[in-house]
Amino acid sequence: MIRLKDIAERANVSTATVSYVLNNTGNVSDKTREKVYQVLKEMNYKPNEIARSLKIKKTSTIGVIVEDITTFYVPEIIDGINKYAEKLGFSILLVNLRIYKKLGLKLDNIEKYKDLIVSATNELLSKQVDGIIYIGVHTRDVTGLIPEINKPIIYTYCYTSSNQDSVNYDDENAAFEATKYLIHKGHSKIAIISGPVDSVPAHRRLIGYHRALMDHQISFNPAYIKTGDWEYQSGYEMAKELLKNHDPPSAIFAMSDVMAGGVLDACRELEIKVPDDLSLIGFDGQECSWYFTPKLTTMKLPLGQMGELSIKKMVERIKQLKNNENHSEKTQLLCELIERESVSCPHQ
Amino acid sequence: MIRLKDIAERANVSTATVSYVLNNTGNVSDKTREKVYQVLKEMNYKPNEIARSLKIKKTSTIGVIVEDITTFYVPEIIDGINKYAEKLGFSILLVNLRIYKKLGLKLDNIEKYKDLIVSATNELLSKQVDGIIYIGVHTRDVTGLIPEINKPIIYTYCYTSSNQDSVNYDDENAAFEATKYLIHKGHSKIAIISGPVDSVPAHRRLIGYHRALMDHQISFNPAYIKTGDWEYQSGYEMAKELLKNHDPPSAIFAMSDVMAGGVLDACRELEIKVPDDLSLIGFDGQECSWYFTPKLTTMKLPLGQMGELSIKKMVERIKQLKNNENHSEKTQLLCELIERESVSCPHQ
DNA sequence: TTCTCCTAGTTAATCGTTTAACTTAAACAA
DNA sequence: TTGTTTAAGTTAAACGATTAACTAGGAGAA
Repeated sequence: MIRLKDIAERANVSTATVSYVLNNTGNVSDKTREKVYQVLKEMNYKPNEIARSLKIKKTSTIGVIVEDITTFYVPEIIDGINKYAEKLGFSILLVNLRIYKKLGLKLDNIEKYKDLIVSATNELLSKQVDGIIYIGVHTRDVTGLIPEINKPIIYTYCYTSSNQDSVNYDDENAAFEATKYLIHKGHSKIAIISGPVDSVPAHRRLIGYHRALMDHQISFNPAYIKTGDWEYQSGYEMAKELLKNHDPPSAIFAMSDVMAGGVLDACRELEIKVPDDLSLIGFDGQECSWYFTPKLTTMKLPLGQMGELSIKKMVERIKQLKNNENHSEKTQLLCELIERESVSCPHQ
Repeated sequence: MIRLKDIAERANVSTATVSYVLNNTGNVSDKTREKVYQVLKEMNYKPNEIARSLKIKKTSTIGVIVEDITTFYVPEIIDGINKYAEKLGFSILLVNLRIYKKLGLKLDNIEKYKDLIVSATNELLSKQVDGIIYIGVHTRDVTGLIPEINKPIIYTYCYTSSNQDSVNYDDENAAFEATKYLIHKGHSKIAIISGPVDSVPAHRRLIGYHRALMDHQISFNPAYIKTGDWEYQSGYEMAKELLKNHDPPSAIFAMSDVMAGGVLDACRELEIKVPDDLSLIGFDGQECSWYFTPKLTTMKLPLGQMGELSIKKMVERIKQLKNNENHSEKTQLLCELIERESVSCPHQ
C-alpha cells in the first residue's frame, strides 16, 4: 500500500505538502504541485480514508438500518438514498436487521426488537458513521426504539411521536385521493379493506376515506369497512364477506396491493368480473401489481423520493450539528395514482 | 466521545491495560480487570473502530457492489450475505452502481460501465474494506471489468472467464430439470422462449433443455425455439408466434418469469386456457410470479444461498491471503422447482 | 544471601493522515 | 539600509487504538 509518506519521499517534499496538494489547501507553487501530481499518478496512490477519518473526525459514511432488506419498499428507498449520497460523496454502511426472520412477522418480542436495534446502532457508532437513517415498517411506531445519540437520525417509512426528523408519505391524502378517484368514476358504494385497527397508517387512511365520502355527500356505510392484516389471505377473506353482502359494493379500496391480490382471487372464485362488475384499487404500487389480472390500479408510494429526501435532510443536519444548531422536521410526501385496468365506471 | 485513555485515567491504569482487558490478551489481574470493566460500563465506552482499524490494518468490513439494487434478485442475495456477515462480525459497505439508470438497459457503453466500476472499487479500497463481493447481471460476462486488487473478490450472479472466485447457480441443470418436469407430466411438444442468443446463461439453459429432450428420445423441433430478451413484451410476442403455429406446443418453458407473464397475457388474448390448454413453466422464482393467474410454476434461483456462500468464501479467502495462499473456485448451486398451478398433463 | 523466573503491569512507538505553528528566503517599502 | 510582509515550504503533534519491549517486585531455588 502506497502511503502519503512514500509520495512525499519520491517527490522530495514533506508529507504536509502532499496533503496540501491533495486537499487543495495551503500554499504550494505550481511547479511543486505538478511534481506531486505526477508522482501521485506514477505510484497510483489511493488515500487511506480510515487514517483520514481518524484525524478529521468524520467518515463521510452514513449508516442505514433496515428491518428487512427483502421487503418490497426497501430497495427503492435505498436507491433514492444512493442517488444523492453518491453526489455528495457519502458511502453507505448497511445494517440489515433481518428482523422478521429472527422474531417472526408479529414482532411482539419488543425487548429483543430493541436489543437488535441497539446493537446495530452501536456497530454503526463504533464505525463512526456521521449519521443514521432508519428505514422501519410503516405500520409500527418506533418511538424510543433507537437510543439517543449525538448524531443525526432520520426516520423514514416509520412513525415516531417524539420530535425527531422523519420522512414519510401522506397516508390521509393518498387515501383521500384514491377514494375521490373512485367517486369521480361514478362509484358511491365504496368498500374499504383496512389494515389492523391499531395501525397508525391504517387509521389515517380511514380518515382520508371518510373525508372523501363526506366531501361528496356520500353516506358512510359501516358494513363497507373491513379489517385485514395487509396480507393476501385477509384480502381474500374480506372480499368474500363484502361481496356476499345483500348490497355489495361496486368498488373496493384495498389498503395494500397484496390484499388487492386476494380480492382478485376471491372475485375469480365468485365469478365476479373486475373491473366490469367490481372496481378495485390497491395501495403501495408494488411491481407485482402490474402482473395482476387485470393490471391493478393503485396508489404508488414515493419510495425513491423518500430516500432522496432522507439523505438530503441528513446532510443538512450534519452541517447544522457542526454549528450547534438543532432542528427537526416531519415531512410527508404525496403518493401518485397509477391508473391501470382494475377500475371502471359502475353499471347503469 | 469517551476514549480508551479516559477509561485508563479513571481506572488508574495505563491505556495498554485497558486495551488488554478489552481484547482479553496480556496479563491482567482479576482485580484490575474488574475495576476496568466497571469503569467501562460506568462511562458507556464504545471503541473507536476507525482507530482500531488503522492500527490493525483490517476493518472487518466488506464492500458489496451491486449493479442496481432495485432488480429483483439483489435484496435476497444481500440478505444471504448479511446472515453470515453478522455472525462473523463483518459489516457491509454497499455501493449501488445504479447502472441501468445511468447507462440504460442495454449497458452498451462499456467504457462508462468500466469507469463506474473502477471508481466504486477505488472508493471501497480507500475505505480499506477487507474484500469485495460483486453482484452483477447474470446475463453478462464481467471478465476484466473489475481492476486487479490485492484483496479477495467474489463474483456472484455473474460470469467471469478468468480464474477468479465465483458463486452462481447451475443454468444447465435447472433447465434440464424444468424440461424433465414437463416431460414427466406427459408433454413432448415443449417450446422454449430463450434469452438473447449471445447470453451465456441462455445458451447453457438451451443445452439443458436439449439434453432433457434427448434423454427422453423426444425429437427436437427448431420451430419451438424462440428468442426473447428476458422482458415481458418479448414473452408476449413469442408466445403469439408459437401458438399461431399449425402445430402448437402443449407446453412452454419461458426463461424468465416476466416473459412467462407475457405468455399468459398472450394466452388470455387468444383464449387459450393455462394450464388446461397449455402448460407454462417460468424461471427465476420472482415473488410476483405467485400473483400471476394462474400462479406460475417456476424454477427458483438459490439467491439467499448464493449470498451466504459468497461471504463464506470471502472469509476463507481473507484468511488464506494472510497465509499467502492463493486459491479460487467456481461454485454452482442448484435451483429448486416450485410447483404451482400453471402446469398440467396434456389433453388426450 | 543471591540469582532466576514470573506476574502484572507501564512506556512509547506506531498505523496514515491533517494542520497549527514555525522557518526561510525573496519581495517590497520607507 | 533596515524592517515588514508574503509565499512556499517544513516540523511535529495530534487523532484513538494496539502491542513490542521494558520494568518492578515478589516467589522460589540454590
